[in-house]
Formats: sequence, C-alpha cells, structure tokens
Amino acid sequence: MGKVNASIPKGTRDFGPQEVYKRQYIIRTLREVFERFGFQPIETPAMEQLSTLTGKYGDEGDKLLFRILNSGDFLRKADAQALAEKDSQALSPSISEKGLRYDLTIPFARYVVMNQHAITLPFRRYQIQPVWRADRPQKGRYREFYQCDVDIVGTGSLLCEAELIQIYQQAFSALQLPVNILINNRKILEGLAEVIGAKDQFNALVVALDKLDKIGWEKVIEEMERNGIDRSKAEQLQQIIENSGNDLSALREALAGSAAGLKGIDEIETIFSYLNDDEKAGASFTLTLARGLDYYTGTIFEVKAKDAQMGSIGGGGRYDDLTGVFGLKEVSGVGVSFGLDRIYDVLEEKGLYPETAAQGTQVLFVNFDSEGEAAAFGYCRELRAAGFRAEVYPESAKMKKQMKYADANQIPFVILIGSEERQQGVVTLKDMATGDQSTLSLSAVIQHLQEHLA
RNA sequence: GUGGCUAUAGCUCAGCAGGUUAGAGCGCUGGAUUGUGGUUCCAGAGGUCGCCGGUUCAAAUCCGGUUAGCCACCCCA
Repeated sequence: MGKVNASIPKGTRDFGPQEVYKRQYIIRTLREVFERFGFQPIETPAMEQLSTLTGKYGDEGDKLLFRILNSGDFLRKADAQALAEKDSQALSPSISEKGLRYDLTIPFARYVVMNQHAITLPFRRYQIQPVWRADRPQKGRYREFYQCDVDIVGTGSLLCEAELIQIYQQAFSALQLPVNILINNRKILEGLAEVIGAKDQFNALVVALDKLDKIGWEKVIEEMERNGIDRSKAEQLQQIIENSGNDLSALREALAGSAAGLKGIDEIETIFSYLNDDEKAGASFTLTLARGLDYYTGTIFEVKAKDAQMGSIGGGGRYDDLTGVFGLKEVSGVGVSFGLDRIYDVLEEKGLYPETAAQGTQVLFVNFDSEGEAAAFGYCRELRAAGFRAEVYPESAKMKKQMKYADANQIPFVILIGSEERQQGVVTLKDMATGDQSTLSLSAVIQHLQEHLA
C-alpha cells in the first residue's frame, strides 16, 4: 500500500486530550443545567433519510446538506436522463437517499413523530451531538460541530420560553461567560410587515432587518429595495423602529393595526412577567433580531458573548407546527441551542477555563527495574482503588525521560520506588510543582493526596 | 457559490531586487548529571522550500496552473 498524506477533511478537526477535557467541561456544565430543569437526553443517528432533511432549511440549507452516496452499484439505478445531461441536482435523488443531519431540531421532530407511543407530552429533551454543514469554513464556522439542544414539545405555554431564558443564564453563568440574550417574536416582525404593507416580502424584510446593527439603515433599505420592498415602505419601517426602539408600549401603538403584532407583544410581556429582576436584566427585547430559519413562528432567541469576536453562540425559538410535515399536527415546541464549538472558542479566547477542567493522571509511578515495576504496579492498583488517577511508566526508561513525561503531561505527583524504598516498605512521593519530596507509607501517601488534590 | 491572503524542519516563522552549503526559536535525541522534570550549558538528528509546468546560464525567490489552509461575503452554531 502506498503512503497516503495524513489529513482530515476541510472544516473538521482532531481534538487532543487538553481540548477534549475542556469540551467535556462545557458539556458537563450544560448537562447539569439541562437536567436541573428536568430535560431528558436522547440521541439520534448521524444520518437521516434525505427526505427528512430536504426542504426544511430553505434553499440555502439544502445546498449545505452533506449527501451520502448510495452503496453498491448506484449508477445502475441512477436517473439516466439526469446522468446524461450531467445535471447534478436532478441526479442527486436517484443516487443519494441519506444525508448527515444539519441540526438537531428536525431530527427531534422526526423522533417525536416516530415515538409518539413512547413519549408523554409535554416532552422535554436535550441532545448533545454533532451536526454537519457543507459550508465554507472560517473563523467560528466548521463543517462538523456540536449542538447542544433543549426543547419542550407539546405545549404552547410561555413558561417554557421563560425557562429557556433561565437555562441560558444559568449555563453561561456557570461557565463564567458574560453574554447578551436577545429576544424577539416573529409575530411582531409579521406585524411590522403588515403595518407597512409588505406582507408578501416578509422574508426579505426579516433578512435585511437582521443586518441593521452591522450595515446601518441606508444599506438595509437598499437591500430591501433590491428584494422588492418599496423604498417608501422601508423608510416607514425605519420610522417605526426608530420611534419605538425596543420600547414595547410605543411599539404597541405602532402595531395597533396588526392582530399578529399585538399578539407578539403580549407574548413578550408575558414571558418577561415570569422573570425576576435579575433575569429580566440579563435578557433584552431586540426588535431587529430576526433569525432566518423558516419554521419559527413565535419567540426567537439569540445569544452573543460580550466583548468577543464571534457570531452567535446560541439561538432558538418557538415553532408552532414543527411536526406537521411528518404528519403530527398541532404540536407546538420551543427550544434553544448552544453552539459548543463557538463557546469553546470564546472561552479559549478569554481564558475562562477553570483549572479543574483538566482530568489527567494525578500520580505517575516511576519505573526503575523489574522488581520496582512489580511493586509500583501493586501500589498503583491500590491508588486507583482509592479513587486516584494513577499510572505506571510502562518501561524502565531513564529517570530523566520519565520525569519529563510527568512534566509534559502535567502530572502533579510522582512516586519513586527504588531498592531503598522497597527494603523499608515505603515510597518516595514527589510534588512536581514544588519539587518537595517525602518518604511515606502508602497509606500516608493516600492521605497526602487526598489533602492536596481537588 | 463569490472574493482576498498564505504555503520553507515535527511546530511557529525568517530568507525572496534570482547566484555556491536554505536559517532562527521552540520541540526532539544524546551529553554535562548511571535515583529526579520544569531553569542553565554543550553536541546532534531533521528540509525533493505544497504539487505541476514555464522564463533563465542559474528559481525557495519571477510567471502560469493546480491543490490545500486561513480570512471575508452569503448564510449560520
């Protein structure tokens, strides 16, 4: 076999031990919060039927789906005409029936429909798994990344929205990461479109408005015009938004002509009424927040880390009829997602990992010779039984090499058992941070470690 | 899908008005120190300069192509 270049696909990454420890720390923290709120874990397959995935994320989303080539002699069953014309898009359905999941929400909707018999609504689930998007990678954007989703389906209660805000706050508080939580309601945006008479260009309006912070009113209006919204209507929208800002009562007057808009305002007010003062302070109604995904129908959320060069690290919203496309009507759901990889990047950038995030070996036994090795192996067994993470260096290499190994792996304690120690039935314990050494019995070692390791 | 930048040792990079033998720091190996790492000193190994082609007496250096990575746009976690 020829030598192949060692590489991994664009937009994917290997994670070394230190990185995995940190990722596990984030996941552990999130899971604790999720479970505190009564959410239950599920997992779904990496691949789904392509029919489950297509058409759910808009045209853009469909392009970003990773498709899995059928096994076997797939060309024999391929659409002959599409193949002859080299029409990839038309050919695709006949040679690819499966795809990698694009998010966790659609697979969850599919799960709910398929497992109706086994779950009791309302159902609270969390799910921490990778998703894949055939995007062009860049900072904070990967082709394989983890989402950590919490959703409640089977109730339209706005208590759920309030809980999700609490979950965001408690999770990021536990991670010691300051964030802004932005909240809006799709119905309010619909109300705006209705009031200015641009109901038919709702999507264009929302996509353009979402960029307001970034590009300013002039460019937003230009983009709206490009997408068929009259300039006068766009300017009317600007007027409304500048007048009311994020003030709900002012907005209520402006949207007086829209039933949907007023309902949206009612919903936001109800949600805030459930929150205490601290919680209210950490979440802000943001009229220009407009998440693109087509299925949101009510509240929408987005989370951004404060003072960080990173897009959103979380988002979500309510979808009144998510399971409808799979044949289960009138099941409302609301949920939010945490972007693990982006949270990781921000914590890394800000140096916010606690020292306890690492979970490496705590004690290394130096290997002197075959007799010492056997003694070390036995002591190591006892330390492990006592709950410590311990290992014996597997061969009697030079002491310098073994010490370097302990150093490189940030192992805080080293135990030496040479002939002298063996004769006296003791071991030498070295604290790598201070360099201090002491000769102790194993039970004294255990006591010492219990006092000095977290 | 569109645009910009980059590619030299295991890693981070220098070298590039073309010119003999391609360098540094870190890391690695050995030694100073045959029971002591992280500091210090000495020595050593390690490169078809991403790949293909062109210009030239001569290319890591200039030109074209190609591949890969990064960044931005679109969109998003």
